[in-house]
Formats: sequence, C-alpha cells, structure tokens
Amino acid sequence: MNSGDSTLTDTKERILDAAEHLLAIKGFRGASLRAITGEAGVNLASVNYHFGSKKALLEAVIKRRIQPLNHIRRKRLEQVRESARQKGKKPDVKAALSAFIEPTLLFKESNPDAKKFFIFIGRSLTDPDDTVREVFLRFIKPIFHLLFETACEALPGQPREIIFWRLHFTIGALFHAMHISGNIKTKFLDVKTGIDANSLVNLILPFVTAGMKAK
Amino acid sequence: MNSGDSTLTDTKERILDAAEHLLAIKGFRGASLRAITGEAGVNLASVNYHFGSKKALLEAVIKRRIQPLNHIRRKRLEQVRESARQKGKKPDVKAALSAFIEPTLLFKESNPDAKKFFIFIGRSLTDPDDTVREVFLRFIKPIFHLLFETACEALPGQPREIIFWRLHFTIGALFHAMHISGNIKTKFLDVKTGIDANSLVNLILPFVTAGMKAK
DNA sequence: GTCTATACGATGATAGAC
DNA sequence: GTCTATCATCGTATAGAC
Repeated sequence: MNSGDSTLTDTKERILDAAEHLLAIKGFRGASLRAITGEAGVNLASVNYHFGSKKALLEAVIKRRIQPLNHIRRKRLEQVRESARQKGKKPDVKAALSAFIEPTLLFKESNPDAKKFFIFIGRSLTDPDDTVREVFLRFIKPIFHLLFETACEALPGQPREIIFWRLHFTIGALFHAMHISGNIKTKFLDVKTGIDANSLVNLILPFVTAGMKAK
Repeated sequence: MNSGDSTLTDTKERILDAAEHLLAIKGFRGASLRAITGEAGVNLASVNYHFGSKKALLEAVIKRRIQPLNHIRRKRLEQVRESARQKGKKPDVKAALSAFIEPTLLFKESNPDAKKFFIFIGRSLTDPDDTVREVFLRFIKPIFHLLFETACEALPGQPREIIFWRLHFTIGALFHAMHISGNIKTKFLDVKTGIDANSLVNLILPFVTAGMKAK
C-alpha cells in the first residue's frame, strides 16, 4: 500500500518518464539505472521489481510512444489506399508519404512529453546497442511494409527495389531531421533547432516526394 | 626497441585497426579498452601510453579515415565551382552533390579496411556520446559549408534556409544508407546489405538531386 | 619505451529485511 | 510493495617494474 499520499504519477510512470528522458540524451548504455531511478525519485531496485530488467524497461518506454503513433500511421496509410481503390486510381505518392511522415512529426506537438522521444527515434535505427535497434525494428517493420506496398501501388512504373531504397533514403532524411530538430543541446551544423513540426513537414515532404518520383 | 620481430603492423596501428572495428559495431561506450587491446593483441595500458586517453584514440581513428576523404571531397567540390565559374554558368546541382557523395561511398571500395568505418560514419551524427558527435562534427563542418555554398550557387532561386535543410535531408539519407549497407549483421528491414558502392551512388544521386530541385 | 599489475569508481542485478 | 545492503563485473587510468 502507498503511504497515503497518492501522488500525481505512480512509481511505474515516473520510472518511464525518467527513463525516456535519459535514454534520449544518454543512450541505452549511458542511461544507468541509478540515474534513472535517481531522477524518478524512486528506489534503485524498483526497476527490476516493476519491469524485470533494463531491457524490459527499454521496451516499455518505446512501446508507450510507438504503439499509439503506429495506430495513427496505419489508419492514415490504409485510408490512402482505400480511397484510391474506390476511385479506381492509384494512390498519390505525396499522400502516402504524408500519411507516414506527418503523424510522426506532429506527434511531438500533440504530446509535449514526447519531445525527448524525438531524439531517441532519430537515433533508433543506428543505435550502437543491438537491443535498441532490435526493439525499434520490431515496432517499425510492419508499418514500413505497409508504406512500401502503398508506395509500390503509387509508383507502378518503378521497380520495387528502387522504391525500397528510396523509402530508406526517406526514412534516413526524416530520422536525421527528427534528431537534430529534437536536440536542444548541440547547435548542429548551425541549424536552428527550434523549428516547429508543421514547418518541418512542409520542408521535408516536397523533398522526399520529388525524390520518390525522380527520373 | 622491438623484440626483433618487426611484425607487419606496429602496436599503434594494430590498436587503431581494432578500435575502428569495435567502435563501428559497439559504439564508443560499448567498445571497451579491454576489448580493443585484446583484439589488437597488445597490453591494456598501451592505449593510454600511445594515445593518452580513449577519447584521443577515437580522434585518431576518425582522423585517419576522414582527412584523406575530406581532401578528395574538397578538391572535387572546388572543381565543380571553378569549372562553372570559368564557363560563366551556375554549377550543376547533381555535380555538386556527386562531388560530395561519390567519394564518400567509393571510399569503401578504395580502402577495404575502411568498410567497418562505414557503419561508424552512418552513426556519427546521432551517436549518443557527445564526444563522438563533437569530433565528427569538427571534421565534417568545413566540408558541409563548402557543399552548402556550392549548392546555393547551383540553386540561386531557392532561399538559403531551404537549401540548408535539404542538404540535411541529403546527409540523413546518405548516412542512413551507409549505415545499413555497411552493416553485415542485421538484415535491416529486409534490405540486401551487400550492395556495392557504385550501385548505391546510382540509387541515391537521382533521389537527392530531385529533392534538391523540388518545386 | 614498453608492458604487468593494480587502483578505484560505477554498473546491472539480487537477496532479504521491513 | 518498498527499501537497504551487497555481489560480481566491468570501465578508465595510473604507478612502477623491466
């Protein structure tokens, strides 16, 4: 039983918040359980009690943000395919890309606490830690395949392998942008990091749309 | 004095090779001095003797590969600007991008040992470790600015801020591609990682060129 | 100049009292 | 459910022998 004072957030959530913050700025190895529990104001042992291990905590942090985001991306991508099918036309490339990119970038605004998570996503696919890449890939894979199939329908003239690589370029551009726009610390190559999500959408969409359609 | 057997590589180079390998697959924190010296077959203390610290070793590893690469990129970029100036025309966008991208990707072929370094470069700008980002940025910054100025001359109609962001998208796409193409371990989102450098150049150049020119 | 041995702190995880 | 105490391990760096 809690000692009477039922604070705003319970232990589990406080751990998740602190872990999210420290994972973003320090990475998986750099974010020690001592630092996480210290910031959360809970005991060191509570991580292992509530989650089982550091890796399980990582999964919980990622799942909490990615699952709702994936739900939105999936819905929007299926909407693009379905409405094109009903009109008997092929899906629009920009609409397909937007269905993936826009929710990803706007997620920051809708969820102020998730801002830190931006940096983490931006690093997710190149993280030096196998564990981080593995967990993120597990969540991203199904959405990426849906995006891939939609893009193939939108660009029937292009070989699937080219579309495949171009989507990877798109993701590389998007994640890199997320990382630097979410990073408050390093002024990255003189970039103004304080760009808002909508402006970033309007900057990246024309770039990747033109890239996907190239030649 | 060495004990007679002057082996192919001396201690310092053996450390650099082992460090490059382990930094690529494990990251800065994950590549322990114990593992590096173990793989190099030298004593644990020799890193601090020859380089001074782990950070200094990191700098040496990066410098060894980046300096010759930067020399080529600089020469090619200046060539693009100069030949355009002589013809009284603006530089070609694709030529400018190619001057940066092609040497970067072909470096892998010309230098078989540098293949591991690919993964490391691909992670360089999003590395969780401040040290890694700081050192890489110091080397990349001057070349990036040269690329930026060349791109501005090539696209006089576009606002500089848009060009700036689009070059960041380009670098994001390039580095992400380098990371997954250099990564032999994880089959990344079903991508065939064994792509050769020339094919990758031919895949990415049309994408980013179209992106830069968009609208 | 080079290596052996070791210092000292911090890490993830657990056992067991409350 | 929560906490203190402690474990074995690993990290970087140094002091001193050859």
